[in-house]
This record gives sequence, C-alpha cells and structure tokens, in this order.
Amino acid sequence: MDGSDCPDCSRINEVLSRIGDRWSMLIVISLDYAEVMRFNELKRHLGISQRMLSLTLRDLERDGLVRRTYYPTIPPKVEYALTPLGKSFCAPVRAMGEWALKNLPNIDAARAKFDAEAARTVEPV
Amino acid sequence: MDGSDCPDCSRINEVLSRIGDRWSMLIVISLDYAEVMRFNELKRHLGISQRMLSLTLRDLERDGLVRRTYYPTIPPKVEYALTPLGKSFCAPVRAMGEWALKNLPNIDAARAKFDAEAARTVEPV
DNA sequence: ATGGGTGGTTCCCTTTTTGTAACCGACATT
DNA sequence: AATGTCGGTTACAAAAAGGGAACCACCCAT
Repeated sequence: MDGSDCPDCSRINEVLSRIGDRWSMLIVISLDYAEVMRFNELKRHLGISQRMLSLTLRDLERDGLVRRTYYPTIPPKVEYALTPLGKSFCAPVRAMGEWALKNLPNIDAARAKFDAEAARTVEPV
Repeated sequence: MDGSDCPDCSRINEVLSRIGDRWSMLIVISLDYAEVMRFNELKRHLGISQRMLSLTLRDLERDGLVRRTYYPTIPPKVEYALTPLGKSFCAPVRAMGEWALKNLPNIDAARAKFDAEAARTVEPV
C-alpha cells in the first residue's frame, strides 16, 4: 500500500513524485520570473549540472509545464518558457516559498532548541 | 554556486531540502486532518516503512512542526500532533495538494501526448 | 589550427535516499 | 510457551539521484 486510506494523500504523493523535486520547482520559479530563458542561461542561474538540467527540463516539458522552442540557427538557440499549466503551478509553489521566507527563522530556532536539549540529555556532565 | 542569483531560489531551496520531501508533506497533511495520531496509526495510514516514519517524524519534531507526546504506559503510547508552526505550514501544502488534485489529469494528458509524439518521430514505420 | 559557445547526450562514479529485516523490553493474548 | 503489540533503533542492501567529464555537430573569432 502507499497512501491507500486517504485519497488526497495518494494524489499528492503522485504529483510530488513527478514535479516535487528541488530542481523542477526552482526551474519553474525562474521561468515564472524571467518569462523566457535559454538553456545555458538557466544553467548558470541555478548552478545546476548540464545533465540534471536537460533531464529536468525534458520531464517538465513532458508533463506540460514547460514549452520548449527550438530555433535551428547556428549556433542553435533553445528557449524555455512556462505553459499556462506551468504558470498555474507557480501559485502553490510561491505560497510555499513565501511561507519559507517567513518561517525559516522559526524552523532554525526550533532546531537549535531541539539540538541543545538533545545534547543536554546525552551529556549531562 | 547554488541558486545564487535569485534570492527566492535559495530560500525555497533551503526549505524544500528540509521539509519538502514526500513523507513530510504527507505526514503533515495526515496530522492536520486527524488532529492527533499514534505512530503505528500513521504507519498503517501512509504505508510508510517504520524506519522512514521514525526518521521523518524526528526531523519534523526537530524543526518544530510536530509535537511528540510520550505516555510511559505499557505498552508505550506516543501521540503526534501539529504545532502552530506545523498548522501554518498546512496552508501552502494544501494549496499544492489542491493544485495536484485539479491538474493531475492535465499532466497525464500532456505526458501521453508527449510520449505519443516521441514514439511517432522514432518509429515512423 | 586552436579555442570557445550553442544545446545537448552518454558513461562512470559517488553520495543520498529508501526499503527490508532483525532486534529490543515488557506486557497481554492465545 | 509462543506469538502479537507498541514505538522505536540498528545493520545491511538495493535503488535512485546527482555530479563530472567526455563527446557530438556546427560555426565564429583569433
């Protein structure tokens, strides 16, 4: 079984296992911000390896979030942009980003506190 | 570099690498729905392995999203519930869940179309 | 003729993640 | 007496993710 009971869980599970990885989200965010970007532009912007970028972009295109436009010039030029579906995905991703912005300090504080207490119970001296 | 240029990227990168994994989100959603759940209850509900569940729950507790209450009875009883921080995280997660629910068919359609076209260009017969 | 940029693909290797199985103590059930 | 439950931890193994470098064709600038 995998998320068998709760139907929402299996759905969310599905979508997260497709486009819920780090690079996909970061690419979507970048494209949302820049409207259109070229391959090496994305690569330099994100610090992603060439291999991961091409793999992730192909998956995003396959899933209908990204539109790839190839110009057979010399040297070749390829532009990536969000489809309407990709743009609609930005809303929840941005919501999560804003939550992150606001709550990362809280997480850090909780983590520091947890670690401090754990250290005390292990080493009471 | 890693998401160096765009400040949002590095933040989202951070938060995603902490609580952006599949199990964390599913646990948060489950706890939001049920208010409080026990260890094996979560395990059965999500179909997660015992090891991953204990690891993920400890991280969630460490990050202040989940509160763990231990009752030293025999057999032991442990309850997990969301903290206020965890509850606030539900909003963006739910937004993503709702998007998933609505757009999974679109993704599937795009994927099928992409695969069909790829098959045609490879095997034109 | 050498090197660089374009957008990739392919191979190899390491690291990370995840699952499986066994074990724990102490009791309750069969 | 053996087995099951509860909430885990640990060791091992399999799978997946990811990085790095090499290679491709083609042209341009030096």
